[in-house]
Amino acid sequence: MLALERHRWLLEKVNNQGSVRTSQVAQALGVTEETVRRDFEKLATEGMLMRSHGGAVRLEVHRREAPLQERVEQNMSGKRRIATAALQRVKPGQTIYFDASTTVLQMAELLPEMPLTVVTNGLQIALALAERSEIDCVLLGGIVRGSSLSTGGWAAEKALEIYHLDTAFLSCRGVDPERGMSDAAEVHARLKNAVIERSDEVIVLADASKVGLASSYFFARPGDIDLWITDENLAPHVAEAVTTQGLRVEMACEG
Amino acid sequence: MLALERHRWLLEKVNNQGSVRTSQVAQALGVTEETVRRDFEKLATEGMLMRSHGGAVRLEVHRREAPLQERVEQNMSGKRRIATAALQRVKPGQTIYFDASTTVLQMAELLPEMPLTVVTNGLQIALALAERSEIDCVLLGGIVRGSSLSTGGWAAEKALEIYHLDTAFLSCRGVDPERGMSDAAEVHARLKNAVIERSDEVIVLADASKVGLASSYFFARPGDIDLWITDENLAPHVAEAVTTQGLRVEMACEG
DNA sequence: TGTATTTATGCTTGTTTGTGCAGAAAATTC
DNA sequence: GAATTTTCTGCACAAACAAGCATAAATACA
Repeated sequence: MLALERHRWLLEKVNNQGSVRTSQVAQALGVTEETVRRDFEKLATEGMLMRSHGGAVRLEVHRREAPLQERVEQNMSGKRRIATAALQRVKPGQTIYFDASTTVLQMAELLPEMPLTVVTNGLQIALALAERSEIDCVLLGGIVRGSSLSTGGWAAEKALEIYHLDTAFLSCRGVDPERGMSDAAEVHARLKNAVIERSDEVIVLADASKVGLASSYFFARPGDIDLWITDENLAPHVAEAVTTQGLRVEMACEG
Repeated sequence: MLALERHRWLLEKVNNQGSVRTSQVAQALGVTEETVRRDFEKLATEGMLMRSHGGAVRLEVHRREAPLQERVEQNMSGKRRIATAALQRVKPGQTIYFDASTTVLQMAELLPEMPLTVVTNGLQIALALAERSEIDCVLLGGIVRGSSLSTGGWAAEKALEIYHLDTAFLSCRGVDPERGMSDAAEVHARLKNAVIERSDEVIVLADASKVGLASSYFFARPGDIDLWITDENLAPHVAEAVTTQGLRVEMACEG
């Protein structure tokens, strides 16, 4: 396994489950702990994770203090632009789906007041929308996943059956021009798949850094998605490639 | 669990509920009190919290001003005593139900680490339990109610059908010695009723101030409940009255 | 193509860190 | 003021780490 692969695997793991231990990773990847430590060190200096004695933990974006300055900056660097662009697709009276991800959470927080029914599997999204008077928020039940603060599993898929969705806003872990969108966990992928089946329109929100990454579980081919909203860093040849696969691309630019 | 994770967990907890006790944390995280104390010390020198004999308290700056938060804080000691007493009824391996209320939320936060399946309709309870490694948390889906941050409605009742519950921990708005337990909203009352039907044991948590209050919707007669845990302010004649109705009463006292 | 150099990894050694235990000291409670 | 709880202190031990060195693969270069 190549170093870069290892780094990606590692980041994926740590972001997924919050923390990893050096020994655990070493065993899982079949390398020594020294190597893992060096990987940790590198990723830590790059600001991709945080070291701790015995392993590494993911960065806490959930900072309690100083939400203003820091968040605004972080948001402006892509996710917020994507979220803002996606908001244009929401029309009053619709029933829409929000999946559990930071980008979509942005969307929920920026959502203007209008009559809407929002179906979601994200606890934080539900919390963000709970107090909105004009918005009916429906949370899909199921097993709660701590890493993403979302629900999933059979119960969630089952609960979805009674809804018809006008538009679904989804995120993903990886975008591959040929194979489509993938996610790290089976439960997530399955639920997204079920959502796509019940939606008139499916919009994927994913910044350009997701391109080329392929997680374990593919939930949609490019043709299954109606629109992919990304940022201006998307390489032209990738845009072209997915377009020929029947997937429209929109780049969210400044302003 | 890595040290840094522990620190984060700890800060979250202390900022959330104002204070934590060393012994609680040690039990909840499965480490000794020495370790917790060292964590406290470290965080205190970093200016993240303030030490106190027996535990740690949050800095005043961290106060958040949500109306729900205030409700959480009011009558804290009484609620916490009730919650602590109720915790004695939880045994490893059980499937239990937590309804959405501040008293039960206390319980969830104080819950020691043990293998459990927790079914709930409370978003905050799900959030509190999401990161616990030994606890499987199942959130009932449905329409999200902003006032109580809970789910309810047909979907929630339907979702409940596949579970069998060993013990249900419920709260209520009003306790009437003759007519039983009542709640202010129909959806809540209906769900509680459904929970009672599927539980081997039903325990109600309600401080003495609830006595005499009668909200619009009754969900249980005194005989439907196995145990009512309340505080020491309960008038003796009330205790006697409900006992003759077949409802056992436990008063949670200091310690 | 052959050699030199860089890079990545593993191994060994000694060091540091984190954690638990036990007993003494301090604080709190009744 | 005695009893209980909490904290402090020193110590022990295992886990994790850092540093240096060796090796092999990849890369660069003549």
